This record gives sequence, structure tokens and C-alpha cells, in this order.
Amino acid sequence: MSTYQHTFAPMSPNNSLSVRDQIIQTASRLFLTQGYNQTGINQIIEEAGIAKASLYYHFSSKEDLCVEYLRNRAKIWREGLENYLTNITDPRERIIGTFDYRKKFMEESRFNGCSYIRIVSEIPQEDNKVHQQAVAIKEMHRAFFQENAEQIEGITAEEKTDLANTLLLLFDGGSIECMIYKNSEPLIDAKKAVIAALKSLRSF
Amino acid sequence: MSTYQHTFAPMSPNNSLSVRDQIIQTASRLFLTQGYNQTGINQIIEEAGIAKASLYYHFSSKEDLCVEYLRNRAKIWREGLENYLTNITDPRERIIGTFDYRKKFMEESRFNGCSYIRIVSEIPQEDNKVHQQAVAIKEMHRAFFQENAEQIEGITAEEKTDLANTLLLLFDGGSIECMIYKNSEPLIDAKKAVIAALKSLRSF
Amino acid sequence: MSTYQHTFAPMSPNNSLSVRDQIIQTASRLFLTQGYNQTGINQIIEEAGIAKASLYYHFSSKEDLCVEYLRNRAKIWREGLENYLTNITDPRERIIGTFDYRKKFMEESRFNGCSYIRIVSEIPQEDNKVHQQAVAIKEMHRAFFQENAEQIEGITAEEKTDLANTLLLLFDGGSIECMIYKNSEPLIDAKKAVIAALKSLRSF
Amino acid sequence: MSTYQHTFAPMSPNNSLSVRDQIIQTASRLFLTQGYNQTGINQIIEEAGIAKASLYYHFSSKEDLCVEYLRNRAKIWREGLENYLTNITDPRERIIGTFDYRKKFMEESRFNGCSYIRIVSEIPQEDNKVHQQAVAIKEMHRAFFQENAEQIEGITAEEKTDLANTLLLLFDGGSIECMIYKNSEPLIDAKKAVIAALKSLRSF
DNA sequence: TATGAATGAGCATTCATTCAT
DNA sequence: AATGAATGAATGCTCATTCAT
Repeated sequence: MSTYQHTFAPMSPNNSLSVRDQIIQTASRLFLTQGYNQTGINQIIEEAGIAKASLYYHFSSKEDLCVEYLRNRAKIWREGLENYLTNITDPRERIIGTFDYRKKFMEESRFNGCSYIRIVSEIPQEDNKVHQQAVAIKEMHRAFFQENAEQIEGITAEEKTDLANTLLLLFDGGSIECMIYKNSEPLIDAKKAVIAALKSLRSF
Repeated sequence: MSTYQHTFAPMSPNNSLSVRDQIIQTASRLFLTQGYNQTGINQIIEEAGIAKASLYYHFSSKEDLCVEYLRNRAKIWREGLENYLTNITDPRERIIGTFDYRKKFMEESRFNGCSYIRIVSEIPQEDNKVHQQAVAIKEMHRAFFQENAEQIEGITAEEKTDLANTLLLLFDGGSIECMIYKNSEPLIDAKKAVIAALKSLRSF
Repeated sequence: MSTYQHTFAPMSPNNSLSVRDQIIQTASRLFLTQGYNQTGINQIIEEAGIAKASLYYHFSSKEDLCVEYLRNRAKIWREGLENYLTNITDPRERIIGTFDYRKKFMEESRFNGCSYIRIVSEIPQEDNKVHQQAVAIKEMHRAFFQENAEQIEGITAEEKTDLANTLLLLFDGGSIECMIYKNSEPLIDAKKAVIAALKSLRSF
Repeated sequence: MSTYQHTFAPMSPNNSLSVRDQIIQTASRLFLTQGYNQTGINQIIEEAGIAKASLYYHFSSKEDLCVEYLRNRAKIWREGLENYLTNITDPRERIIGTFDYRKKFMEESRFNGCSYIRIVSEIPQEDNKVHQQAVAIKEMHRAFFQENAEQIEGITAEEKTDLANTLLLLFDGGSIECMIYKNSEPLIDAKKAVIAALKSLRSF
């Protein structure tokens, strides 16, 4: 269970949140709906209802705040996914469930999710710490698919790796297209493709 | 054949280019390597070697310049792809060739391609003309895959549509991951997945 | 009769006008409705439908154009007034008629008249040629009232000068207040005050 | 007593003033001597000796600064006038004194006073908040004359209103002409006309 | 006469950040 | 832990003007 309210929850300031969490929550909402570079520090502090110097007390720079935002989004995803897959043990079912949950996740963020892909688009420089954090999150996703692919029985190691790669491509492609079209059709398509890919594995 | 030099050609100003083309070329290079929002008008005019008012003579705003940049990138892609697929008539081969050419295209842009996905990440607002132009380009890609899927014989209409959707997902996923990892492995994986998807079609 | 169309006549370009007149007419409309400094050369040429260099062929600078605009406005006023006062010979009646015509003139310019007062407000520097032209127009008005006051019989020279001064004050005050309130009440008030002033002259 | 130094006091930065007051004082001097549109933000901050962002910390826009400038000028006028008329109770004397003080006020501002008339000349659009503030100041002047006219005994209500209107016309006319001629003669003439008008009231 | 293209200087405004309290 | 005030540098954009054709 996340320690943060959902990012798209009501905007009225939640006084039960610590200042730090209030900042992250406000920044998350704005980064997702407007983009990182189009969101200024001023708007964040205004909507969070805090002083500018307070933000800089908790985060040493806008970049640092962005890194925390990415970590938080990843945490929300990871915890939500684990929760969603509880009681599902079959690796095929877990993989398919992941695409179901991705659809739900994107819908809840009004199709502005995909924080890591979007931040890489905004900050393409590899030596930037924000960029690096985004790559780390991508690695987390890759590891997840790899782990589940490993547990599928009756296929070769190469087939497992190929499957993981395909899943990741469909996952990213579906996420991106949701953002472009502002609807969840692409993740329905992705789920179909995943099922087809899984079927073709055992079809001989 | 494009009227523009390749975007990543030598940086020294090419005096044979018209001012307008010089601006688009410089802006393209900078938007791709640094992102749209992180590239200022000042840097564009400085590196293009022109006056600020000259830029605004040719483009009424930074947004308008961005729309032209997107159109130009799409044109380069389309013309390059048509050229690459000349003499290939089999739709399966044309589809696979598209992923080969995508790999080449991404390598030539130093893995900063994907102008439309990136701009949608930077400008998520649907009412923005830059966003709309990016969506229009995405539609062009979708149409291309749909057309080629249509020409595959011996499969149902539904299978054709599903195939087109899957191809688009792999295309976008592969393009995005190339940008994240700064290498072309993901497009090799995508090609593999495409071949597998095509094979599974005729396996009945 | 003026050689120029009325400034607030239909905006569609009148092809029977020379380019020079077309520029003055467009500039007049814009200077009056928007102010001199808030009207750019670009808007003038756009709405006049001519090229920028054409404007600079006919007028050596924006300031020069402004001087011509002031001269033209003064000409329109003078000719219109002369026409209005035709057949009126009594100096008292001519003076009163001037305030009637001023009201008409202000109404026709939608209460944006007063070109000379407004330009002096915008360009307060005495060494500026635009400022000087405006002062010259003011002198013309002063001379007009002085001339008519001279022709009133039975009052001393000093009374004549005082009357002229008072008339000028009421004329300027009325014109300015029309612009502020965007209605012609102040010129009705001014006419009343003029009549009272004229009456008090012969009342003993 | 005003909290601000007189606008035309020595230009050297007065460190005893708050940053906000320093900005208003500098802006006032420049708006009066050069006009609003001919005074740039850069000149204001340079002569005020502050950073650009500091100006925007205290005033949200140049327009907002202008509104404050108008309010401040009105305050200086009002307070100065009240002070000047202390101990004068006869409404006729108060009215005449107002024209004496107006002369003094214009001389002290080197004949660049009249902030509200000038701003209306520069910004003729009624929906502009600067314009509206200027109109509000004009209303203050009208109210002042109306109040004093009310207190004159032995004349009808209509005569009181007519008097107030005439006074306002002479006040504005005199102020404007001072600015045009850069001397205070017109306000001497206005005072003469005021005395004549007052005299003609009791001449029955 | 008339114009399309180019320009240097300036515009108002916003940026992320810092400092004294 | 929190803040009001200040800042240098940069933002996107417009200004009146000029020049080669």
C-alpha cells in the first residue's frame, strides 16, 4: 500500500500529508499532466501551498525532485502490481495480468502515465541523473518480465529471453500509444498480442 | 529524395541551404539531441548563424517551427522507407524490411529519433497543434502497417487488423527502447517478434 | 471636402486610393483606436495590404508617418469645420457652432479623436518633431478662437483674449473628457459653458 | 503627508526606501517624463538599481505597476490638495484654491502631470485595467468639484451641476494645455475663467 | 514604384536558485 | 523547519529599419 495518495485524487491540499509528501504529490500531478519542463517550480509551490525555500529545504534541486518523483511513481506501480497479482501463481497468468493492470494504471492516470518514457524524451542526455533513474526503472520492468518468463516450463532459455523482450516491447508500445491516443485500446491490443505470443510457444 | 541534408551531418553552416532550411536543419538536430523544451530559440539562431527576427520571419512561433520539424522528420522517414523498400513487393517482406530500415534510421539519428513520441511526451495537451501534428504522424505509421497487412493473403480481416496493431506496438516499443538504451538491440528484438508473429499466422 | 475617406469608414481596402493615402488612412484608424506606440508598423502594412518597404518608400520613418497623420487629421477637422460654419457669420454663432461640430466630429471618430492631445501624451518630449506638429495644431485651434473673439463687438481687447482662452480650455477639456467617458456629454456641457460665458459678456 | 518622496526629487537611489517604493518612485518619474509605452522595464530596474525579477516579485506585470503608479499619483494629489486647502472653508475659495494648487502641482512635475489623461491617451481600450483605473481617478476629481459646488448657497441644483461640469472642463483643459505648452499660463487662464463663472452665479 | 528577406536591439516575462531570518 | 525577498540568466517574441532586386 502506497504512503501517497493517488496522484489524480482531489486537488485540495491534504493536511495529513507531510510537506515533503505534499510536494511530491503536487509535482507528480503536474509533471504527468503538463510535462517536466513545462512545469515550473512556482506552480508546484503555489499548488502545494508552501514557500519556495521550503521546497529547496526538502529537495536540493528540481532535478532531485524529479528523481524522487520517478522513484515514487515506480513504487506506486510496483506495489499496485504486486497487490493485483496476489494469488496468481501461473507465470502466464501473471504476465497477462500485468497488462490488465497496466490498462487500469493508465486509466487512473488519465493516460498521462509512463513517467520514465516521458522523462527520457524530455531529458535525452545519458549523463543526467534524471535520465539514469528512468533507465533504472526500465530495467526493473525488464527484470520483472524476465523473471516470469523464466518460470514458464517447457521452453528453451532462448525462447524465454525472446519472450521477455517481446513482452517488454508490447508493454512499452502499449503504454506509449495509450498516452498518444488518450485511451486504453492499445493495451487491449497488447494483451491480445501477448496471449498470441504465449500460445505460439506451446503450440507444437 | 529529401531536399534537406541529413540532420546529423556536419554542424558547420552549409551556405548552399536557404535560410529556412538552415533553420529547420539546426532545430531538428537540437530538438532531437536535447529535446524541444530544453532547446531555446537563442541556441537555434546562434548555431544556424542567423538573426532572431529572421527565424520569426520564416516561422511565426517556436511551436510552428516544431510542427515543421515534425513534418520534415516524417517526410525524411517516409521517403527513406519508400526508397529502402523499392523492388520489395511481398507484404511480409515489406513489413520486415520496415523494421530493418527503422534500425538503420535510429542508428543514423544516434538513437534520438522518434520525434513524434518524444514530442507527445513533452507536450501532452491534446489541444496543442504540435501534439496534434505528432498524432497525425502516428496515424501515418498506423496506415502504413494496415495497408501492408491488408495485402497478406489467406488470413481473415480480423487477423489483419490484429497484425497491424501488433506491428505498431512493436514498432513504437522498439523505437522508444532504442532511445532509452541508446542502441539498436530493441529493434533487432522487435524484428524477431515480427517474424514470429508472421510465422504464427500461416501455421494453420 | 477631404481627399481621404473618413477614418472609420468600412475597412475593406479601397483600391481607388493611392498607396500613400491608403497608408495614412490605415495608420489613422489604428493610431486613433489603439494609440501611436501600441500600433506597430507590421499591423499598418498588413491592414493596408502593402509591403513594408513600400511604407518606407513613402514615409522615411514611423515618426514621419505620424506627422502626416496629424496634418491630415487637422486638415479633416479644418475643412469639416469650415463646411459646417458656411453661411454662419455672427462670431458668437460661429463659436457655438464649433462646439456643435466638435461633438459631431468626436462621435464620428467613436470618441477616439483628439489626435494632438493624445500624441503629446505619448510623446512628451518638446524636441520631437511629432510633438512639435501637435503643438502647431493646437496653435491653429487657438488662432481660430482668437480670430472669432476679435470679431465680437462691444468688449475690450482683454475680454477678447480672456474669452479665447476660456473657449480653448473648454474645447480641450470637452474633447479629452469625451475620450475618457466615450460619450459626447462633456461637449454638451462645454457648449453650455460657452453660451454662459458669451452671455456674461453682454449682460451689463 | 505622502510616504513617497516627490517624484522629481534627486535621481540618486534613496536607500531608505523599500524596494517596492523605490520601484514606484522610479517608474513614476519615467512614466511622467517619457510616457508609459516609451518606458521599458529595463530602464526602470536599471535606474531603480534592482534586479528584474525583483520588480516582478512586487508587481505581477508592467500594467499592474502602472495601476499602482496611477493610484500613487492620485494619492499624492489628494493629500497635497487637502493639505493646501486646510483652513479654507468657503466653497468658492476652495474651488479657486484647487486651481492654484493645480498650478503648483503641475509646476512641480515639470508640466508632465496629468497621469490619468495621459494614460487614457496611451491606452484607449476601455477593457484595460490601466484605463479603468484612470477613469476612476477622473471620477474622484468630478466628485470633488461636485461636492464643493453643492455647498455654494443661493443657487439651484441645476446651476450646481452645471458649475461642477464647467469646473471639471476647465481643470482638465488647463492641465492638458500646461502639458502641451510646458508652462502654467493655461492654469492662470483657467483660474480667471473659474472666477468669472463664480461671479456670474451671484450676479442676479 | 514596389517588394521579399534580413537584421540588431529591445521587449515583457519567467526560470531555478539562494540568502538572511 | 519554514519563509519572504532578492537575483542573474534565460525565455519566446516584436520593434522600426534597411537592402538587394
